[in-house]
Amino acid sequence: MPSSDLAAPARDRVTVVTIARRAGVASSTVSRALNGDPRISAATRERIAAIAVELGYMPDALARTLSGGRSGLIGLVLGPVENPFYVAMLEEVVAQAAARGLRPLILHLGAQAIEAETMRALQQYRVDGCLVTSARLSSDIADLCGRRGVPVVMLNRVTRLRASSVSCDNLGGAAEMARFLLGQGHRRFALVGADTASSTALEREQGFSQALAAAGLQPLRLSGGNSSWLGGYAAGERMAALPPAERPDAVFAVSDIMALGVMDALRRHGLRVPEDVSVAGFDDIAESARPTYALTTVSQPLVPMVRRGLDLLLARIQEPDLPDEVTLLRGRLTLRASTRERPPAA
Amino acid sequence: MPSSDLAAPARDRVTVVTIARRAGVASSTVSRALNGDPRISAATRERIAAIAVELGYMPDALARTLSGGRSGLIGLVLGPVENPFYVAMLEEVVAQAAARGLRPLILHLGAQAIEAETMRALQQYRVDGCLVTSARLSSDIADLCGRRGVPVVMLNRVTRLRASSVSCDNLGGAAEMARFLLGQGHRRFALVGADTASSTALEREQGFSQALAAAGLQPLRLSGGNSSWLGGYAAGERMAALPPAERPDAVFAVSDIMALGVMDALRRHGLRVPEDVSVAGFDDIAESARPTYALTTVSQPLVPMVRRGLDLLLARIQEPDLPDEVTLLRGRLTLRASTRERPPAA
DNA sequence: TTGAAAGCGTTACCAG
DNA sequence: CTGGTAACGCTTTCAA
Repeated sequence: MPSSDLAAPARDRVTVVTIARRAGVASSTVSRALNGDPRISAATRERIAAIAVELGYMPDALARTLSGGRSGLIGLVLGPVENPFYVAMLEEVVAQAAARGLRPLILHLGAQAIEAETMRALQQYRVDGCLVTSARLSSDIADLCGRRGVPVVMLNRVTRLRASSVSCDNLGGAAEMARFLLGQGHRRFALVGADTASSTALEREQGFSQALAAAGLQPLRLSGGNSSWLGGYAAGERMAALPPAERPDAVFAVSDIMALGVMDALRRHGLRVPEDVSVAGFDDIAESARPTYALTTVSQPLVPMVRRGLDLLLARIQEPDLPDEVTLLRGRLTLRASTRERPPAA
Repeated sequence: MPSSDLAAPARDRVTVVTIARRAGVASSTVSRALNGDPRISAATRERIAAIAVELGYMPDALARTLSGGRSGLIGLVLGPVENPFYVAMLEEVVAQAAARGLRPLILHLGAQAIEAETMRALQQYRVDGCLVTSARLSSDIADLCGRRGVPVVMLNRVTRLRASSVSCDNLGGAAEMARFLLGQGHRRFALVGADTASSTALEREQGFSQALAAAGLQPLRLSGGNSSWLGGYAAGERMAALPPAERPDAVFAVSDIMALGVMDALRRHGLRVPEDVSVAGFDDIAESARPTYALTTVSQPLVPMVRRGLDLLLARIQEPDLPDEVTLLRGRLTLRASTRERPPAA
């Protein structure tokens, strides 16, 4: 027989019923066998499993969900991805979620406001839980999820909202950076912040300036607009324009992406890093490790952060009444060539 | 009873049946009314609509799918996101998909191989279609989708696989860049390629060298490893190490991210861009527009590409028998400061 | 150890 | 115009 059915007739879906008929058992038996119900005899289990494989059976996640189970879908609400840190986070989330059998459904991505349509999707698809990385968008989502009993975990954000959160110890990390720079002999500091309402940026600013205050110092504050390379670049230009006597000998930007902008601006205006100015950041994005930047920074423990975030989320999916929980993970100082020791002032 | 049920008892789901009972009609009527079936009287339609709003009804996408409809889910298969171009593409896809009522389900993201688990998800969640941006991963997916009758569209890839595709006219764009550089008076060229099996890189290499060949010239070929900043940087270093007499006066890298690496390496080794060497790329990622790079490049028409991709996908979701289609969109030369005219050799 | 049947929330078909 | 009912594919009682 030719059997050249290349244009395969979209063969009908293989379901538990198909298998049940083939095996001469009830569909419920098939379901149980395939799900490892201990009550099914080893013999039937194996027979059914064999048929399932032979027929290329794939359980239907939707039907399974409808019948009372979990969807296996987690909603992702992501802020702007201009900052590579969030891209790295997304990558890590996708990898770890897959390893746990969860599928990430992108509900939102970008700086703009959340649309009503998005909020709808959250409910219509029965996401088991939500992972949120955006500060600005968090309240709407957290609100809705709270009402619908969908657990929410915020990554890289602390919040007073009804949600759990995992983030770096921003205060402590920034303070450690300040102390490190002080120890290197720097005395004139600039602090490049971001105007966003993000807890992250705020805490880092605080941590840094508090640690300086403890040494009786106060940084020159440069606002960098939103947390972006361009924001950092603008701040760097303003810094380069200062009269040499007023120029800081160390800058700390609240995010790496801004620190890179600062560095580029300084160099472009003839200042050397680190010879003339030390530059430091926070996050440890991949770009910071490039030889051309070699940025000293506070490394965020990305992998553990995501792991913890998923732990929290899964725990609340299984046990919806668990109280919200806030996790802080300590960052690690990563020293590179963008900072250098300053000899005591002549 | 105090009725202080702050811990709201996860109020039961509002379904068509809830509404039907409340309105004293059949659930099928509710369904029809809510879906704008013209047979329902305006009166009942409004009454039902009002109740739906009042109760905060949300249709269940899963049940709807199970009952024969589309899931509204499109599977995303993404390659490595180290290259910002793909991040921008993701952002655009998410935005445009949402505008069309589609939800992106991330099936895969990253350089590593596709896991069996991923292939399963594709089937289990009944994705209506798939968008693929990764060269290496495409064949498995396209294969499976083909068998399951799920339409696939490749973005930024051409392929002989069973799928439609949308990409930039890589050959033409690269050739145009070559002619532009020739017109500027460059005569000694370097071509930084990538070893990946990606059609994109290959076509750009071909387009560039063919156009040079037409002028009787041949570029110095520098392999840049995988298409990454580091790959470009390595190529740039090798180039900087050449004796001045052999040094090219123009470099074309097959992707912006590599071109930036090349530029950084050249500068780090004391060569000026564009004074000593012109550098050009392909893609026009956001970084290329930074004043520190100001890279001359071929801009990919990202927005139209994604629009076309979704058009193709939707068309095939509604009409599965449409033949595969390949779309090529022309890129546009974007001139910036990384290239400059060379006076005729003294 | 297994079968039968109900139910999840929608839509679609067939009557009326 | 509207109601009843089956069907989508699965899990889960309840019986046997």
